[in-house]
Amino acid sequence: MPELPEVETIKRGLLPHIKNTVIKNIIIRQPALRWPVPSILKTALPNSKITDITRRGKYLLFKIKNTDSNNNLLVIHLGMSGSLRVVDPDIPLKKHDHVDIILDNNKILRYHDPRRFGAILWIENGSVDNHIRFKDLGPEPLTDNLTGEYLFNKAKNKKLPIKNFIMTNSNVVGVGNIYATEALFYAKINPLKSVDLITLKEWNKLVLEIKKVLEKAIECGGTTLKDFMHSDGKPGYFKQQLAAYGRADKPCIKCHNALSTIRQQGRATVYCEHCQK
DNA sequence: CAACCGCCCTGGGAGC
DNA sequence: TGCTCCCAGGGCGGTT
Repeated sequence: MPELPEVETIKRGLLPHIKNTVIKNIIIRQPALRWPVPSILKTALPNSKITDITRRGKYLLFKIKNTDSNNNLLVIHLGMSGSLRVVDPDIPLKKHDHVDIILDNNKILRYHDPRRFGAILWIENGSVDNHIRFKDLGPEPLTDNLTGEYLFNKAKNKKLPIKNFIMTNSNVVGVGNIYATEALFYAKINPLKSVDLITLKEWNKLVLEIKKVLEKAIECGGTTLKDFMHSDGKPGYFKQQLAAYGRADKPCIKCHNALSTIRQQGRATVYCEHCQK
């Protein structure tokens, strides 16, 4: 399940294989992802050049340049189980290989997604900022736009558990269940605590821990879970470093009491009742 | 409006 | 061995 560090890792892994290649063709075998894969891609993409890949939250943005317009974006979200691989043409298709983007360097950018929670979007001659999927997104966590003060102000007069708050995209992007769980553990904040009770000092600490845990995961090449592989097929190495996520009933690494599990908005939350207040 | 909840989807693991 | 049930969970859309 790619979260922000995995998406960033995929972006970095893809760039050297993809940048400045020309798309020869696109094959859409299964258009039914979260939203239908736009069929216009079949005419829009061929003979266009991929000039760059950037990221907004968990969305990968492929800059596409053709003769008519310089500002097209191919947007790919990997959802829960999506992956992108750069493969040779003789690599046999696997089940759930839904889309192939055939490049002029004799490689294929292959989209694979068993659960089909991912999405492929097309933004023609425009930027992401005004797009319906992007205009309400909160700041990027690894930039100076995310500060404790920003979250403190954003949370004023709201009443909801802090974990739900930091996992909401309009507050801050890219903090999914794994890293929300980890950051709250390191910040020693109880995931159930309502945001209106969090002090500015606690917000500052939490923001610091969010940035630290995301940066560390990127350094490690993303967390390896069932569905995540690097774009070159090698797994990441972060999972063994998780302190709370996936460690229900195991001893807290700080106080050695057993970690607790609860469910919040249908997601598992693991935390230490002793350390997280 | 804020907050909440159900739903989309498939594979894998547990239990019987 | 095969069946059923549950879980993974981001993000949307409907309801309270």
